Amino acid sequence: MNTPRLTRTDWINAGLRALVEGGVQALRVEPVAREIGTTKGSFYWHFKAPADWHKAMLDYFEQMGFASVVERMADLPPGSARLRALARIAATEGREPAYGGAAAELALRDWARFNAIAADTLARVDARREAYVLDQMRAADVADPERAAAVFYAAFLGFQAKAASAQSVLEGLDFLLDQLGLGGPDRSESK
Amino acid sequence: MNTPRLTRTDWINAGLRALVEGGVQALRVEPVAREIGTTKGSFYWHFKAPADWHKAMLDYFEQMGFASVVERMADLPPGSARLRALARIAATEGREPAYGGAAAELALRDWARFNAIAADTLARVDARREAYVLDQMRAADVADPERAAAVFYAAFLGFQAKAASAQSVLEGLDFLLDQLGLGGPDRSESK
DNA sequence: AGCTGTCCATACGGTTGCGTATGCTCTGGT
DNA sequence: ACCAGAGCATACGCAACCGTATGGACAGCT
Repeated sequence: MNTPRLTRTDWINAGLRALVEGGVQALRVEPVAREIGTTKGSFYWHFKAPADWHKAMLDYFEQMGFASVVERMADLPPGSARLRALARIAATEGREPAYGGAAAELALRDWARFNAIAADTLARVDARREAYVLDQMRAADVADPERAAAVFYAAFLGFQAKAASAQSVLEGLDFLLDQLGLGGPDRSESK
Repeated sequence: MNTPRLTRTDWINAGLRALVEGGVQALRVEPVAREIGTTKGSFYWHFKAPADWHKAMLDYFEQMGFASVVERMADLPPGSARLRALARIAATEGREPAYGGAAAELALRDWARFNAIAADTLARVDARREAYVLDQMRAADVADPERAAAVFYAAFLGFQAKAASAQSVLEGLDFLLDQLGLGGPDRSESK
Protein backbone atom coordinates (compact mmCIF):
# COMPACT_ATOMS: atom_id res chain seq x y z
CA MET A 1 0.00 0.00 0.00
CA ASN A 2 2.96 2.31 0.06
CA THR A 3 4.35 3.71 -3.16
CA PRO A 4 7.72 5.11 -2.27
CA ARG A 5 8.60 6.05 -5.84
CA LEU A 6 6.16 8.15 -7.82
CA THR A 7 5.48 8.65 -11.51
CA ARG A 8 4.30 11.57 -13.58
CA THR A 9 0.88 9.97 -13.61
CA ASP A 10 0.71 10.05 -9.83
CA TRP A 11 1.33 13.77 -9.93
CA ILE A 12 -1.25 14.26 -12.66
CA ASN A 13 -3.90 12.44 -10.67
CA ALA A 14 -3.01 14.30 -7.53
CA GLY A 15 -3.23 17.56 -9.43
CA LEU A 16 -6.70 16.79 -10.73
CA ARG A 17 -7.78 15.81 -7.27
CA ALA A 18 -6.44 19.06 -5.87
CA LEU A 19 -8.19 21.00 -8.61
CA VAL A 20 -11.49 19.33 -7.77
CA GLU A 21 -11.17 19.69 -4.04
CA GLY A 22 -9.65 23.13 -3.83
CA GLY A 23 -9.92 24.84 -7.18
CA VAL A 24 -7.21 26.56 -9.16
CA GLN A 25 -5.75 28.05 -6.04
CA ALA A 26 -5.04 24.57 -4.70
CA LEU A 27 -2.92 23.66 -7.70
CA ARG A 28 0.33 24.40 -5.90
CA VAL A 29 3.37 22.24 -5.91
CA GLU A 30 4.17 22.09 -2.24
CA PRO A 31 0.68 21.48 -0.86
CA VAL A 32 0.07 18.72 -3.37
CA ALA A 33 3.44 17.21 -2.52
CA ARG A 34 2.45 17.10 1.13
CA GLU A 35 -0.85 15.54 0.16
CA ILE A 36 0.82 12.64 -1.59
CA GLY A 37 3.50 12.29 1.02
CA THR A 38 6.50 13.63 -0.82
CA THR A 39 8.26 16.92 -1.38
CA LYS A 40 8.78 19.23 -4.30
CA GLY A 41 12.08 17.53 -4.89
CA SER A 42 10.05 14.83 -6.55
CA PHE A 43 8.01 17.32 -8.51
CA TYR A 44 10.94 19.09 -10.10
CA TRP A 45 12.36 15.73 -11.05
CA HIS A 46 9.29 14.71 -13.03
CA PHE A 47 8.37 18.14 -14.40
CA LYS A 48 10.39 21.03 -15.62
CA ALA A 49 7.94 23.54 -14.17
CA PRO A 50 4.33 23.77 -13.01
CA ALA A 51 3.30 24.62 -16.57
CA ASP A 52 4.46 21.18 -17.73
CA TRP A 53 2.37 19.58 -15.07
CA HIS A 54 -0.67 21.62 -16.07
CA LYS A 55 -0.25 20.69 -19.69
CA ALA A 56 -0.07 17.02 -18.81
CA MET A 57 -3.23 17.30 -16.73
CA LEU A 58 -5.07 18.99 -19.56
CA ASP A 59 -3.96 16.37 -22.07
CA TYR A 60 -5.25 13.67 -19.78
CA PHE A 61 -8.56 15.46 -19.35
CA GLU A 62 -8.94 15.94 -23.05
CA GLN A 63 -8.77 12.20 -23.63
CA MET A 64 -11.09 11.29 -20.79
CA GLY A 65 -13.58 14.04 -21.44
CA PHE A 66 -14.63 12.79 -24.82
CA ALA A 67 -13.44 9.35 -25.85
CA SER A 68 -14.29 7.62 -22.62
CA VAL A 69 -17.95 8.59 -22.87
CA VAL A 70 -18.38 7.95 -26.56
CA GLU A 71 -16.84 4.52 -26.32
CA ARG A 72 -19.44 3.43 -23.89
CA MET A 73 -22.15 4.02 -26.46
CA ALA A 74 -20.53 2.31 -29.38
CA ASP A 75 -22.95 -0.59 -29.30
CA LEU A 76 -26.05 1.57 -29.29
CA PRO A 77 -27.63 2.62 -32.57
CA PRO A 78 -27.05 6.27 -33.51
CA GLY A 79 -29.86 8.66 -32.79
CA SER A 80 -32.32 8.79 -29.96
CA ALA A 81 -30.95 5.73 -28.19
CA ARG A 82 -27.58 7.38 -27.75
CA LEU A 83 -29.12 10.67 -26.73
CA ARG A 84 -31.14 8.97 -24.03
CA ALA A 85 -28.02 7.17 -22.91
CA LEU A 86 -26.13 10.46 -22.81
CA ALA A 87 -28.82 11.90 -20.59
CA ARG A 88 -28.37 9.03 -18.16
CA ILE A 89 -24.62 9.34 -18.17
CA ALA A 90 -24.87 13.09 -17.64
CA ALA A 91 -27.16 12.50 -14.71
CA THR A 92 -25.06 9.88 -12.96
CA GLU A 93 -21.58 11.03 -13.84
CA GLY A 94 -21.67 13.58 -11.06
CA ARG A 95 -19.29 11.66 -8.87
CA GLU A 96 -15.92 10.11 -9.46
CA PRO A 97 -15.41 8.77 -12.95
CA ALA A 98 -11.80 8.25 -13.86
CA TYR A 99 -10.96 11.86 -14.54
CA GLY A 100 -13.07 13.47 -11.85
CA GLY A 101 -16.45 13.86 -13.47
CA ALA A 102 -18.65 16.90 -13.20
CA ALA A 103 -16.61 18.35 -10.37
CA ALA A 104 -13.47 18.18 -12.49
CA GLU A 105 -15.25 19.74 -15.41
CA LEU A 106 -16.36 22.68 -13.34
CA ALA A 107 -12.86 23.13 -12.04
CA LEU A 108 -11.43 22.94 -15.53
CA ARG A 109 -13.98 25.36 -16.85
CA ASP A 110 -13.02 27.87 -14.24
CA TRP A 111 -9.36 27.32 -14.82
CA ALA A 112 -9.95 28.00 -18.50
CA ARG A 113 -11.12 31.51 -17.71
CA PHE A 114 -7.56 32.60 -17.07
CA ASN A 115 -5.40 30.03 -18.78
CA ALA A 116 -5.27 29.99 -22.54
CA ILE A 117 -4.14 26.38 -22.80
CA ALA A 118 -6.94 25.21 -20.55
CA ALA A 119 -9.37 27.31 -22.56
CA ASP A 120 -8.24 25.73 -25.81
CA THR A 121 -8.50 22.26 -24.36
CA LEU A 122 -11.99 22.83 -23.10
CA ALA A 123 -13.06 24.45 -26.34
CA ARG A 124 -11.94 21.35 -28.24
CA VAL A 125 -13.75 19.04 -25.85
CA ASP A 126 -16.92 21.12 -26.08
CA ALA A 127 -16.72 21.23 -29.85
CA ARG A 128 -16.24 17.49 -30.20
CA ARG A 129 -19.03 16.70 -27.83
CA GLU A 130 -21.41 19.05 -29.51
CA ALA A 131 -20.51 17.62 -32.89
CA TYR A 132 -21.24 14.17 -31.54
CA VAL A 133 -24.59 15.28 -30.18
CA LEU A 134 -25.32 16.92 -33.51
CA ASP A 135 -24.64 13.62 -35.28
CA GLN A 136 -27.14 11.90 -33.05
CA MET A 137 -29.71 14.62 -33.58
CA ARG A 138 -29.35 14.21 -37.30
CA ALA A 139 -29.60 10.43 -37.03
CA ALA A 140 -32.74 10.91 -34.97
CA ASP A 141 -34.22 13.11 -37.68
CA VAL A 142 -35.13 16.04 -35.51
CA ALA A 143 -35.98 19.28 -37.19
CA ASP A 144 -33.24 21.91 -36.83
CA PRO A 145 -30.62 19.51 -35.47
CA GLU A 146 -28.02 22.28 -34.98
CA ARG A 147 -30.10 24.21 -32.51
CA ALA A 148 -31.39 21.07 -30.88
CA ALA A 149 -27.82 19.97 -30.27
CA ALA A 150 -26.80 23.39 -28.97
CA VAL A 151 -29.66 23.50 -26.51
CA PHE A 152 -29.16 19.93 -25.38
CA TYR A 153 -25.50 20.50 -24.68
CA ALA A 154 -26.15 23.85 -23.03
CA ALA A 155 -28.74 22.25 -20.77
CA PHE A 156 -26.24 19.55 -19.87
CA LEU A 157 -23.66 22.18 -18.94
CA GLY A 158 -26.23 24.16 -17.02
CA PHE A 159 -27.32 21.24 -14.89
CA GLN A 160 -23.67 20.52 -14.29
CA ALA A 161 -22.98 24.11 -13.29
CA LYS A 162 -25.63 24.20 -10.64
CA ALA A 163 -24.79 20.72 -9.41
CA ALA A 164 -28.33 19.49 -9.89
CA SER A 165 -29.37 16.11 -8.53
CA ALA A 166 -29.07 13.09 -10.80
CA GLN A 167 -32.82 12.79 -10.69
CA SER A 168 -33.52 16.30 -11.89
CA VAL A 169 -30.82 16.17 -14.57
CA LEU A 170 -32.28 13.00 -16.00
CA GLU A 171 -35.80 14.36 -15.88
CA GLY A 172 -34.76 17.62 -17.43
CA LEU A 173 -32.78 16.17 -20.30
CA ASP A 174 -35.33 13.46 -21.00
CA PHE A 175 -38.04 16.09 -21.02
CA LEU A 176 -36.04 18.10 -23.50
CA LEU A 177 -35.62 15.07 -25.75
CA ASP A 178 -39.35 14.45 -25.48
CA GLN A 179 -40.04 18.00 -26.59
CA LEU A 180 -37.77 17.51 -29.56
CA GLY A 181 -40.04 14.69 -30.62
CA LEU A 182 -37.68 11.86 -29.91
CA GLY A 183 -38.89 8.42 -29.07
CA GLY A 184 -37.81 7.11 -25.70
CA PRO A 185 -36.35 3.66 -26.29
CA ASP A 186 -34.82 3.57 -22.85
CA ARG A 187 -37.59 5.13 -20.83
CA SER A 188 -38.63 1.68 -19.69
CA GLU A 189 -35.32 1.31 -17.87
CA SER A 190 -35.40 4.70 -16.23
CA LYS A 191 -38.05 3.41 -13.80
CA MET B 1 -11.70 62.75 -10.89
CA ASN B 2 -9.63 61.85 -7.86
CA THR B 3 -11.30 60.20 -4.93
CA PRO B 4 -8.81 60.46 -2.14
CA ARG B 5 -11.14 59.00 0.45
CA LEU B 6 -12.81 55.68 -0.27
CA THR B 7 -15.95 53.99 0.94
CA ARG B 8 -16.92 50.39 1.55
CA THR B 9 -18.74 50.48 -1.76
CA ASP B 10 -15.55 51.37 -3.60
CA TRP B 11 -13.92 48.29 -2.14
CA ILE B 12 -16.92 46.12 -3.01
CA ASN B 13 -16.88 47.22 -6.62
CA ALA B 14 -13.14 46.78 -6.86
CA GLY B 15 -13.49 43.31 -5.39
CA LEU B 16 -16.09 42.27 -7.94
CA ARG B 17 -13.92 43.63 -10.70
CA ALA B 18 -10.94 41.68 -9.42
CA LEU B 19 -13.07 38.55 -9.19
CA VAL B 20 -14.15 38.93 -12.79
CA GLU B 21 -10.72 39.71 -14.13
CA GLY B 22 -8.63 37.35 -12.09
CA GLY B 23 -10.86 34.84 -10.38
CA VAL B 24 -10.95 33.89 -6.74
CA GLN B 25 -7.19 33.97 -6.56
CA ALA B 26 -7.23 37.67 -7.40
CA LEU B 27 -9.42 38.51 -4.45
CA ARG B 28 -6.50 39.64 -2.32
CA VAL B 29 -6.36 42.73 -0.22
CA GLU B 30 -3.05 44.18 -1.27
CA PRO B 31 -3.29 43.70 -5.02
CA VAL B 32 -6.77 45.21 -5.06
CA ALA B 33 -5.54 48.07 -2.94
CA ARG B 34 -2.82 48.76 -5.47
CA GLU B 35 -5.41 48.59 -8.22
CA ILE B 36 -7.52 51.33 -6.69
CA GLY B 37 -4.54 53.40 -5.67
CA THR B 38 -4.54 52.91 -1.96
CA THR B 39 -3.07 50.55 0.61
CA LYS B 40 -4.42 47.90 2.93
CA GLY B 41 -4.47 50.52 5.64
CA SER B 42 -7.68 51.65 4.02
CA PHE B 43 -9.01 48.14 3.77
CA TYR B 44 -8.63 47.29 7.42
CA TRP B 45 -10.31 50.51 8.30
CA HIS B 46 -13.45 49.72 6.33
CA PHE B 47 -13.52 45.98 6.99
CA LYS B 48 -12.67 43.89 9.98
CA ALA B 49 -11.29 41.11 7.80
CA PRO B 50 -11.45 39.85 4.21
CA ALA B 51 -14.47 37.73 5.15
CA ASP B 52 -16.45 40.92 5.85
CA TRP B 53 -15.56 42.22 2.46
CA HIS B 54 -16.62 38.97 0.80
CA LYS B 55 -19.93 38.98 2.58
CA ALA B 56 -20.61 42.53 1.45
CA MET B 57 -19.79 41.61 -2.14
CA LEU B 58 -22.14 38.65 -2.03
CA ASP B 59 -24.95 40.72 -0.58
CA TYR B 60 -24.54 43.20 -3.39
CA PHE B 61 -24.56 40.44 -5.98
CA GLU B 62 -27.65 38.90 -4.49
CA GLN B 63 -29.59 42.11 -5.04
CA MET B 64 -28.32 42.73 -8.55
CA GLY B 65 -28.61 39.14 -9.70
CA PHE B 66 -32.34 38.95 -9.41
CA ALA B 67 -34.21 42.17 -8.83
CA SER B 68 -32.42 44.19 -11.46
CA VAL B 69 -33.46 41.80 -14.21
CA VAL B 70 -37.00 41.23 -13.07
CA GLU B 71 -37.68 44.92 -12.75
CA ARG B 72 -36.89 45.47 -16.38
CA MET B 73 -39.77 43.20 -17.37
CA ALA B 74 -42.41 44.59 -15.11
CA ASP B 75 -44.32 46.19 -17.93
CA LEU B 76 -44.47 43.03 -20.04
CA PRO B 77 -47.37 40.64 -19.61
CA PRO B 78 -46.52 37.42 -17.75
CA GLY B 79 -45.87 34.37 -19.87
CA SER B 80 -44.22 33.99 -23.21
CA ALA B 81 -43.49 37.70 -23.67
CA ARG B 82 -41.35 37.72 -20.56
CA LEU B 83 -39.64 34.48 -21.49
CA ARG B 84 -38.72 35.85 -24.88
CA ALA B 85 -37.43 38.98 -23.18
CA LEU B 86 -35.39 36.89 -20.78
CA ALA B 87 -33.81 35.11 -23.71
CA ARG B 88 -32.76 38.44 -25.16
CA ILE B 89 -31.39 39.67 -21.89
CA ALA B 90 -29.50 36.41 -21.38
CA ALA B 91 -28.00 36.77 -24.83
CA THR B 92 -26.88 40.36 -24.50
CA GLU B 93 -26.01 40.52 -20.83
CA GLY B 94 -22.61 39.04 -21.47
CA ARG B 95 -20.80 42.28 -20.94
CA GLU B 96 -20.81 44.81 -18.15
CA PRO B 97 -24.14 45.27 -16.47
CA ALA B 98 -23.92 46.92 -13.11
CA TYR B 99 -22.78 43.91 -11.16
CA GLY B 100 -20.52 42.36 -13.78
CA GLY B 101 -22.87 40.24 -15.84
CA ALA B 102 -22.13 36.76 -17.08
CA ALA B 103 -18.45 37.03 -16.26
CA ALA B 104 -19.27 37.88 -12.66
CA GLU B 105 -21.73 35.03 -12.45
CA LEU B 106 -19.15 32.54 -13.60
CA ALA B 107 -16.68 33.90 -11.10
CA LEU B 108 -19.25 33.73 -8.34
CA ARG B 109 -20.27 30.22 -9.30
CA ASP B 110 -16.71 29.06 -9.03
CA TRP B 111 -16.20 30.87 -5.78
CA ALA B 112 -19.27 29.09 -4.45
CA ARG B 113 -17.60 25.74 -4.90
CA PHE B 114 -15.39 26.36 -1.89
CA ASN B 115 -17.16 29.03 0.08
CA ALA B 116 -20.32 28.13 1.90
CA ILE B 117 -21.63 31.69 2.08
CA ALA B 118 -21.12 32.20 -1.64
CA ALA B 119 -22.80 28.86 -2.29
CA ASP B 120 -25.83 29.85 -0.23
CA THR B 121 -26.07 33.19 -1.97
CA LEU B 122 -25.95 31.63 -5.40
CA ALA B 123 -28.41 28.93 -4.43
CA ARG B 124 -30.89 31.60 -3.38
CA VAL B 125 -30.41 33.53 -6.61
CA ASP B 126 -30.83 30.39 -8.69
CA ALA B 127 -33.93 29.38 -6.77
CA ARG B 128 -35.58 32.77 -7.16
CA ARG B 129 -34.81 32.97 -10.82
CA GLU B 130 -36.07 29.50 -11.48
CA ALA B 131 -39.24 30.25 -9.55
CA TYR B 132 -39.72 33.35 -11.66
CA VAL B 133 -39.23 31.36 -14.86
CA LEU B 134 -41.65 28.78 -13.55
CA ASP B 135 -44.26 31.47 -13.01
CA GLN B 136 -43.86 32.58 -16.60
CA MET B 137 -44.08 29.01 -17.87
CA ARG B 138 -47.31 28.55 -15.96
CA ALA B 139 -48.68 31.82 -17.26
CA ALA B 140 -47.78 30.69 -20.76
CA ASP B 141 -49.71 27.47 -20.22
CA VAL B 142 -46.99 25.10 -21.23
CA ALA B 143 -47.38 21.45 -20.36
CA ASP B 144 -45.12 20.34 -17.51
CA PRO B 145 -44.02 23.85 -16.52
CA GLU B 146 -41.65 22.60 -13.82
CA ARG B 147 -39.47 20.70 -16.23
CA ALA B 148 -39.74 23.36 -18.87
CA ALA B 149 -38.48 25.93 -16.37
CA ALA B 150 -35.67 23.66 -15.23
CA VAL B 151 -34.49 23.06 -18.77
CA PHE B 152 -34.80 26.69 -19.75
CA TYR B 153 -32.75 27.85 -16.81
CA ALA B 154 -30.20 25.07 -17.26
CA ALA B 155 -29.78 26.00 -20.90
CA PHE B 156 -29.28 29.61 -19.88
CA LEU B 157 -26.57 28.60 -17.42
CA GLY B 158 -24.97 26.32 -19.96
CA PHE B 159 -24.72 28.99 -22.61
CA GLN B 160 -23.28 31.26 -19.98
CA ALA B 161 -20.74 28.64 -18.92
CA LYS B 162 -19.35 28.17 -22.35
CA ALA B 163 -19.39 31.87 -23.10
CA ALA B 164 -21.49 31.41 -26.20
CA SER B 165 -22.04 34.30 -28.58
CA ALA B 166 -25.07 36.49 -28.08
CA GLN B 167 -26.36 35.26 -31.41
CA SER B 168 -26.21 31.58 -30.53
CA VAL B 169 -27.64 32.11 -27.06
CA LEU B 170 -30.60 33.93 -28.47
CA GLU B 171 -31.15 31.36 -31.18
CA GLY B 172 -30.81 28.49 -28.74
CA LEU B 173 -33.18 29.83 -26.12
CA ASP B 174 -35.71 30.99 -28.68
CA PHE B 175 -35.57 27.60 -30.30
CA LEU B 176 -36.22 26.00 -26.93
CA LEU B 177 -39.21 28.23 -26.34
CA ASP B 178 -40.49 27.33 -29.80
CA GLN B 179 -40.22 23.65 -28.97
CA LEU B 180 -42.19 24.24 -25.81
CA GLY B 181 -45.00 25.51 -28.00
CA LEU B 182 -44.75 29.16 -27.03
CA GLY B 183 -45.82 31.89 -29.31
CA GLY B 184 -43.13 34.33 -30.27
CA PRO B 185 -44.54 37.80 -29.71
CA ASP B 186 -41.12 39.37 -30.08
CA ARG B 187 -39.73 37.38 -32.94
CA SER B 188 -40.53 40.20 -35.30
CA GLU B 189 -38.04 42.38 -33.49
CA SER B 190 -35.23 39.85 -33.40
CA LYS B 191 -34.67 40.36 -37.10
C1' DA C 1 -6.20 78.94 15.09
C1' DG C 2 -6.78 74.90 17.50
C1' DC C 3 -8.95 70.17 18.42
C1' DT C 4 -10.85 65.94 17.30
C1' DG C 5 -11.87 62.11 14.95
C1' DT C 6 -11.86 59.89 10.35
C1' DC C 7 -9.17 57.89 7.03
C1' DC C 8 -5.02 56.16 5.35
C1' DA C 9 0.34 55.21 4.63
C1' DT C 10 4.05 52.81 6.30
C1' DA C 11 6.66 49.55 8.78
C1' DC C 12 7.09 45.07 11.01
C1' DG C 13 6.97 40.03 11.83
C1' DG C 14 5.13 35.84 10.30
C1' DT C 15 3.66 32.42 6.90
C1' DT C 16 3.53 30.20 2.45
C1' DG C 17 4.93 29.21 -2.02
C1' DC C 18 8.54 29.31 -5.78
C1' DG C 19 12.77 27.60 -8.07
C1' DT C 20 17.52 25.97 -7.59
C1' DA C 21 21.26 23.52 -5.76
C1' DT C 22 23.18 19.83 -3.42
C1' DG C 23 23.72 15.47 -1.78
C1' DC C 24 21.63 11.18 0.29
C1' DT C 25 19.35 6.60 -0.51
C1' DC C 26 17.65 3.03 -2.46
C1' DT C 27 17.38 -0.34 -6.75
C1' DG C 28 18.73 -3.05 -10.54
C1' DG C 29 22.33 -4.72 -13.26
C1' DT C 30 26.61 -7.24 -13.34
C1' DA D 1 29.35 -7.21 -3.30
C1' DC D 2 29.65 -3.23 -5.99
C1' DC D 3 28.46 0.77 -8.78
C1' DA D 4 25.64 3.95 -11.32
C1' DG D 5 22.01 6.49 -11.67
C1' DA D 6 17.03 7.26 -10.83
C1' DG D 7 14.30 9.37 -7.45
C1' DC D 8 13.84 12.17 -3.71
C1' DA D 9 14.73 15.12 0.84
C1' DT D 10 16.52 19.19 2.53
C1' DA D 11 18.16 23.76 2.65
C1' DC D 12 18.58 28.35 0.75
C1' DG D 13 17.26 32.89 -1.12
C1' DC D 14 13.46 35.31 -2.89
C1' DA D 15 8.85 37.23 -3.32
C1' DA D 16 3.99 37.89 -2.10
C1' DC D 17 0.50 38.32 1.12
C1' DC D 18 -1.50 38.58 5.83
C1' DG D 19 -2.74 41.10 10.10
C1' DT D 20 -1.32 44.51 13.46
C1' DA D 21 0.45 48.62 15.23
C1' DT D 22 1.44 53.25 14.95
C1' DG D 23 1.60 57.78 13.48
C1' DG D 24 0.55 61.37 9.99
C1' DA D 25 -2.88 64.19 7.15
C1' DC D 26 -6.83 66.38 6.40
C1' DA D 27 -11.93 67.94 7.23
C1' DG D 28 -15.31 69.94 10.13
C1' DC D 29 -16.44 72.13 14.06
C1' DT D 30 -15.79 75.73 17.57
